[in-house]
Amino acid sequence: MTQGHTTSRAAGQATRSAILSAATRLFAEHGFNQASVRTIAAAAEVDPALVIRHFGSKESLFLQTIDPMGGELGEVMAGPLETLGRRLVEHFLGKAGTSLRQNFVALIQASDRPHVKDELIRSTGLVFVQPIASRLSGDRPELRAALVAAQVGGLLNSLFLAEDPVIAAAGDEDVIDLYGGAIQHLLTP
Amino acid sequence: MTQGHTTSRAAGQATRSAILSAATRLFAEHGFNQASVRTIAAAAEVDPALVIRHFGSKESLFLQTIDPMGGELGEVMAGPLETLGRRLVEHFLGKAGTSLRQNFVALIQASDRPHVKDELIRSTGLVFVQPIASRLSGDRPELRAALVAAQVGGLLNSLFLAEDPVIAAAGDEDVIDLYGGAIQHLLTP
DNA sequence: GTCTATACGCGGATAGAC
DNA sequence: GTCTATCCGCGTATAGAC
Repeated sequence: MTQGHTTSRAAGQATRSAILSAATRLFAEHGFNQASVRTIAAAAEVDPALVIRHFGSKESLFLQTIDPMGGELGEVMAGPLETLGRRLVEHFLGKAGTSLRQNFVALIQASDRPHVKDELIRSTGLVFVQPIASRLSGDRPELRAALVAAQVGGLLNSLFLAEDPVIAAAGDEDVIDLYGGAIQHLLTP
Repeated sequence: MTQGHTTSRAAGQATRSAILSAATRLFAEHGFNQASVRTIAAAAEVDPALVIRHFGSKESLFLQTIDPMGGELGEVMAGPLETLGRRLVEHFLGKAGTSLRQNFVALIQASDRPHVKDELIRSTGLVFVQPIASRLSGDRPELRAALVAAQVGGLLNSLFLAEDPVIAAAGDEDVIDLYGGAIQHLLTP
């Protein structure tokens, strides 16, 4: 032990995780720009200066709240390739897709920051492009997987970022049929 | 005339249009957040306070620089429906799509502001959904048009906002073939 | 080591003199 | 119509108390 008092370190860890959980919630709910360091500090009931002391910067804190693997897309990917288009749309429309949706929207809106843009590309590659490309046969599997990711991103965009009234008003079944079919066209042409 | 000096009004109009053109360029190049009122004022060679005095707020100025109709998508829409998917992708990949691309990216990144979100929906409806829906036959033309808009938005997203390296590295022809085909699947199923 | 208090510089926005 | 001075909130940094 390099330290006499255990209480200091323990308190520091508690503070740190309080900030992290408040930040995760506020960034997901309000996005990077709207959630301020001072609001996060207030929600965590700590001094604003501690947020910077523990995480270096607001941007760095934000990036640590992003967890692309938290969405458990594994089950969706594991199913038959012939219906993957439908299942992808179905997953993101449903409650299970909430975490991944919020991460994506927050990343997009803050993507004018270089490090955030890098994380957006990294997350997309990890969650979509690589798993999908590895299952594709035929020409240019990686490009087709990246284009599928673009399609999914476009739907999330319209539905949860712009909140397009036409798509929102439609029934889930129709969206799954139509958009899932368009995605499938790139998976099994 | 409610005013004695004609020179004052003329000077005001010149100032106003200098601000507007500087703002249009800077918002398109750097986005809403990165372009500050002070840099816009410097580029227009006017006092920062005048920017607010003439346009009310930075957000209001930004919305006035958005011109979704400036892209002249009319020619693309006018062609045969059977190849519209390809032509849409081709247009946005090329130089002619620059203005519309920049508008879209800027709107997306600032869409956490309610008025910006409204303008994003309005522009999308005006430029994509309405023109496309009016040409579709079959079931649910408006929904299919909105989903086409989502697909196009997803491509713009990946290519010009995230700058996806996989898609950027691919040849235009491949992207036009593959993504254009997926869009076409919603236009003429 | 952890926290509190305080302050710096920059952002958008406003009031009032000219 | 224009400019000067100023305000408030933001992200961030630091000195010093515990």
